[in-house]
Amino acid sequence: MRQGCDTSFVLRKGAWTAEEDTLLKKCIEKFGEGKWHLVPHRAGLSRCRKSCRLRWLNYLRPNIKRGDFDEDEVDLMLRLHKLLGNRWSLIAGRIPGRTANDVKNYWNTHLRSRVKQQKDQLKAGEPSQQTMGTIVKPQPRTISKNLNLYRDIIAHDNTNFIRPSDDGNGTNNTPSIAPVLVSPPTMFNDKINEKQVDNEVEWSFGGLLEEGVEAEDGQNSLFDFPIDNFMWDLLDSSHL
DNA sequence: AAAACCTCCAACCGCCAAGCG
DNA sequence: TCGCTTGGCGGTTGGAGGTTT
Repeated sequence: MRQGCDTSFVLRKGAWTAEEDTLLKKCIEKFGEGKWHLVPHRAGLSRCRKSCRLRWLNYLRPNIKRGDFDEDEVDLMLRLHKLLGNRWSLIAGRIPGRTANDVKNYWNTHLRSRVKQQKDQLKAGEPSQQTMGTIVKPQPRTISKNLNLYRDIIAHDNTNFIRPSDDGNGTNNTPSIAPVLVSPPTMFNDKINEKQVDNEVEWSFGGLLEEGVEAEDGQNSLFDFPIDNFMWDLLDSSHL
């Protein structure tokens, strides 16, 4: 079985040149993403499929946000990591414009030591700010599919985020926070039980606890996650 | 000025799961 | 059911650039 890159002929490794980037970009623009095994041949590149895919996903793809993470992004990353552990692709899927590699690198270089320090403090009996978040109790929620808030959900890879919708009169129908997470139905997309009744759709949470998935800090709680507060506030403020 | 050390991030590696014949 | 291919993921590494001595 061939698992890694095919080494039966000479493949280029290391840093990508501008010329290679151009070739890859043109290829993806022409044929679309996917079928990565065909990409090196189509693009005329001496790179393996994985290398092409990674280069596209981490660097060439449109809408990739570069530069420092801002405070909100870091905060969100910390919360998501607390919940999901090292599932970088899931975390990145919740931070628009950031790739899993970006998130992983940022975590490893900036946050890992910080979090470790906080844990040590916690063990020593000093409550850190990070652990003072409000525990959100699980509540079944019913959200109308007619809700304007969901009207403009756009797909961004695995990320669903919304942008302000326009009613045609130039009026913004959504709260003035955009792009914004609409994570309740999507964040744990395989863990959410969705029940549709007429135009209402009811989500209930459940999978994580039963399946024994633990937050990295060992707290087996899906709801120790203040971002939900924010999301529910957002939904409540949209005149349900 | 230059050597040593450190930081950061792009890229690679190996593994796993899904899909398919 | 089995074996192979492919896509995708997280962990790790190499090296460029920056900082310190």
